[in-house]
Amino acid sequence: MWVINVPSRHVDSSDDDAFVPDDKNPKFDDFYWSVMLELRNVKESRGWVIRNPQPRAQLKDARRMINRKCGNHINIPELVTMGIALHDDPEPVATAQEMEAFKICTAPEDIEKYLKAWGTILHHVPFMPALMPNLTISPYGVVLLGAFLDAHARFACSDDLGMLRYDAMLYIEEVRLDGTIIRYQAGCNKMLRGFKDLATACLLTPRRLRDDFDAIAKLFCCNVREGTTRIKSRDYPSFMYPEDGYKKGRSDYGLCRGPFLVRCFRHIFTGKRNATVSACVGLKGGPRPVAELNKMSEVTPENIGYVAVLARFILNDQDAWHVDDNKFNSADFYNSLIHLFSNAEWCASTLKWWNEEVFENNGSDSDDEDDGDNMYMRILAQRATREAAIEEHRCGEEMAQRALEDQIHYAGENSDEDRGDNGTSGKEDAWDHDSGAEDDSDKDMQELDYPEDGEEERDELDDLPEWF
DNA sequence: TGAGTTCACTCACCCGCAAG
DNA sequence: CTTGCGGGTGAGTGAACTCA
Repeated sequence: MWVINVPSRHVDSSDDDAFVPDDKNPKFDDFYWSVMLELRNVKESRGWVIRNPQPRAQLKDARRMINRKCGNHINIPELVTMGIALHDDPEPVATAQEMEAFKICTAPEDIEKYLKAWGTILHHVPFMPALMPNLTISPYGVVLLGAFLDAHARFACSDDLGMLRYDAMLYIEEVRLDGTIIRYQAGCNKMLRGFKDLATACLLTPRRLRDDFDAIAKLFCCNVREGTTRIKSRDYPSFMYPEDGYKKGRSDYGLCRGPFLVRCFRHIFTGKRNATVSACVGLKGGPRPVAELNKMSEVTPENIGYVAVLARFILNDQDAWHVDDNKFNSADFYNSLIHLFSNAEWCASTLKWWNEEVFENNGSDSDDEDDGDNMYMRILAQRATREAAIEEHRCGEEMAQRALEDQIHYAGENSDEDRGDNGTSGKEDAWDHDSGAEDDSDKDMQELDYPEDGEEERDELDDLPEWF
């Protein structure tokens, strides 16, 4: 049993850094004082200098960015516990797997995800390493820190969802089907979205099933509502693709480049006013948006995954947020999407496109900028490709085993549709793509390039020596 | 004409409340 | 207790305005 020794709130007023009560934040006053005193204790005992902004603000900022940078399925108290326990551990993954406390999170990729999230906290809270000696011997401090950070998760989630809830509906484009025009009509009533509204249904329909939707949209919606047509977490919806940017034999072509997704991304990261126009156009006052505040200059797969999960929730008719609503598991959706980025070529192509779309960061503004066409870059790219191929091969058997388990799991619900064009729905697709499986669809995929900039890389792959 | 001030706009952040 | 909603607040920014 822990002996919780709550520190006294008395602060010597003679101290230059005496704490000031936060009258505007009474609800978290206990957290505030306790965390501040924890910081103070460390500061006093080790002479650590805490620079502006104040620790409280740094911690809150860090927490708000965890979701945006690492996805919205992080258990914060668990993250804090793990981060502190594994801090400075030379082999954190192995250690975590051996620890009883982390039994529920033993997969290396899960542990690495948490360690990455912890890295985000360390990045935003420079004084955090100085807390480690204290926190490693203070269970109370760990619980407090976790609770404090977790409390602000509600605000972050609520704000981002609230921002998109109505404004995102303005980003839905009209779709013409055989002369009829589909427009968003559900208005402000979220309960009427999803497959009750043709416009949101069009965006939510798995891209591989769009032909069915386009044929008789109302019947398709009816089938989804009645459960005749099932939509799974790894069936990437149409809003993830450009309207005319999908190739049946190459399901990752155009994936993550849907205009609705981009606008939602811009809305959250570069501000509402930049959602439909390029950043820096027509700026008129206002504070800096999230991307600027956090010095984001590049889009990451986690950013895209985070927005994709939010966008999907905004479009559906769910009244409340659930990670798993028995129909759609957002964590599975997110994780499968992030896993697709493990393909180095597709990842580079997609992120380059995103960086140009969001930050106009195409590296061509200056003559000094490297356009990537040099031996150094080629060697790096070739090495990365080889390492990725080796890694994917190593993972192949493990993934195949998982795919088999999934197949068994979905045995009762997977119908004939999955045996056909199911390019976007299962992890076996992504993994087969990466590992070079020998079915026809993958051969097609290897023969096609990604939008815009895949040509050169493909030629280089063709030129690889036999030992590769 | 240029410096200083005011205003409008935008956004991040926070919290009370209601519903489940 | 959790979650979403709506409103309030404070702050940063650029444009418009005022005045010496």
